[in-house]
Amino acid sequence: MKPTVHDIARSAGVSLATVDRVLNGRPGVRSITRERVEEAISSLGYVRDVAAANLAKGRTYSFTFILPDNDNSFMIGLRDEVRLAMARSGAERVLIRTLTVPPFDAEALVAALETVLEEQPAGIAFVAVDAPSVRAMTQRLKEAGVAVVTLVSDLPGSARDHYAGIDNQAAGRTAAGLMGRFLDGKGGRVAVLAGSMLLRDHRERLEGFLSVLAEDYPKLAILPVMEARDDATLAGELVSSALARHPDIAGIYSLGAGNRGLIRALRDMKAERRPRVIAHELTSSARAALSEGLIDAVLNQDAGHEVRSALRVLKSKADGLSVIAAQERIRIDIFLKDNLP
Amino acid sequence: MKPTVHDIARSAGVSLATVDRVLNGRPGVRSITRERVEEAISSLGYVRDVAAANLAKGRTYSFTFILPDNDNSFMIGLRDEVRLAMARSGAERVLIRTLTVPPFDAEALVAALETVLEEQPAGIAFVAVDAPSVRAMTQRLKEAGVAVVTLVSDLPGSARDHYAGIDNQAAGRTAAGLMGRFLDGKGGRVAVLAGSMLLRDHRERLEGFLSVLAEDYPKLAILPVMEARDDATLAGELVSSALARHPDIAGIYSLGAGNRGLIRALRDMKAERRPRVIAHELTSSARAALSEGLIDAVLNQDAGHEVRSALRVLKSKADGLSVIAAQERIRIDIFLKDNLP
DNA sequence: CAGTTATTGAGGTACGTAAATCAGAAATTT
DNA sequence: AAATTTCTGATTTACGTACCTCAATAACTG
Repeated sequence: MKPTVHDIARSAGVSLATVDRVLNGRPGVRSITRERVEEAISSLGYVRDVAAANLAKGRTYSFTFILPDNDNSFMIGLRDEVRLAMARSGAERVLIRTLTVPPFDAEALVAALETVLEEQPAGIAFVAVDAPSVRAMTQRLKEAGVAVVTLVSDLPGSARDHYAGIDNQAAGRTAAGLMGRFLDGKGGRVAVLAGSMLLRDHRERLEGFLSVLAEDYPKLAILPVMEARDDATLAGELVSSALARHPDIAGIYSLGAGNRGLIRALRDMKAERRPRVIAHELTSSARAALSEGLIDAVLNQDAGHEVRSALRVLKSKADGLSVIAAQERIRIDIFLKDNLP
Repeated sequence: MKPTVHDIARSAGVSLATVDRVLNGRPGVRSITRERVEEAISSLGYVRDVAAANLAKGRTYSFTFILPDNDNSFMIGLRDEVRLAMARSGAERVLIRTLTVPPFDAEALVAALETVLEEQPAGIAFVAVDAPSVRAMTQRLKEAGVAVVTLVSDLPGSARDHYAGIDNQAAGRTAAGLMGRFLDGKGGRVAVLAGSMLLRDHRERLEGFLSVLAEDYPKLAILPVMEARDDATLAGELVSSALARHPDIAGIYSLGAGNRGLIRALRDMKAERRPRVIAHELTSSARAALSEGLIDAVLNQDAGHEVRSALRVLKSKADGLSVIAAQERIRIDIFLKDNLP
């Protein structure tokens, strides 16, 4: 049977209280005794029963999610997933609070983090805005002993414990790999539709896309990037006019939100003239366009997985446990109309 | 605070013992009283603290994994993942046993299940062989109250609680969708390399592949399926001779194991004559071929995810809880050289 | 060596639930 | 109405760990 603290006490020839002192790093144990206990622990292969420990502690993990109040489908979906997680969290001893902040606003985010810090939660997950002030705040959170996970958008070089999101550069490269193979032997121009170059994830996707295209598919000409600020109407106009100006557009990579406008523009074209289209995020409109054949491939990040992964990591970090790296890697899903879930 | 059994007892005006009887379906409670208790449960929003319950029960989940002793990379990897899960399982109260059986052998599998049944484990996961005897055995397992999950290969129409594996037909369709787009405008022949048509997953992949190709890409001619029995040497020979006979082969879909032979054959060709290649399972050789550009895309099922998902489901079923469907859907990963993990 | 401090032991209570016993009350049958 | 059966309450122990107190011993200090 699994060894318990009692077994350790017996094996080390000490009392339960001493084992407890060692296990929980409490003072009042000679180093010789401590070593004896630790030896017993490792030789018996003792692992603390986390469930029982938490029961005894009466602990409830309190976590806070800070989410931007963007109104695109992806962020709405993300907030929904957090809400679902909250509903489920009652069963375990987890208490989740959420806070929404204006998007792309570093100062608002810092202010929110400040507020949250005062409540001393066990952990925080937030969609990072890439700014020095946010990095500094993250440092302070860590110093206060709070577990920190960035969600969807990372904060490289900061003190965060973990990033629950996809590798956006790899996503861009993958889009290029697909696009290159789709257009292989045909040539033509490739248009790129982005949200905003101020967003780190958009920049990274673009970077990955351009680098692979330049290196592996030099025959494809790339048009200047269109920035549609994740706005469907603007996106539609930009795409339409680009298609009118350049009849030889063979491929479009839409790396941001606002795909509804793009889809509208595509639907207006004659079917045989339509370019190959790769987009991001499997929203309901993207899904419809995929089935319809307007979009060829959608790269997706599963918001549900991201939220659950963030929670698992927060819990592990709060318990001081290690995480299963392979399990927490958020994958880039590639959907064709043939493998829609 | 979270309500406990004590709160329910007080609120319903009954004793703790009665609450316990209701909660655990024990006899000896009048239906009127039972209703009162249930009302208190739902009005207080009581949820059983599973951790405390398991602690009290002193329960250790015992699960058995039955795995074929195939020696291809995927099965080796699967067995490794089960071993990893066993190593981690000590921390929770889970005891995992494994059993290996000869592959593709329904009777051996049934015999193994029979043995396992006598040990009365809480749950069983096994790689199914599609046979009526296995279906019947599954029925008996369920009747004995054992949670049953099929792993990697399903047993449709059986009594199993869950299937932890990919949708192989969708995988075949996806391969066809990619292949069709890769070869769009070029035409040519497409060769299919399979392991054995006796394997349900291979049949399903082929079916999906052929149906999409026929429907969406009628210009592509499909060569008769080559069966290499998942043997690398044979696969290499088959591919080489097919390429020699048909110089216009533009695409190859390898839907089984034994990719090393295929890769060897590809490496022997002049680079500019190489066809587009889509294969299954991201083994180390497939990964190398992907980076090298010999293979264009690899469809993969993550054995680690499958094992962890199977375990989660077994545990939930053993506890009589529901599972998060979205979390347990095993996805078809698509890897290009650009998004290798 | 007495006095002080640092260790250690012994024991208890608590967390929320399970499971058991036994006595008593209520309902049902005879 | 008595006997029997069915239901319910009260109480206890247990699971594995955390955390507390008090007493006892060991190790240092002056």
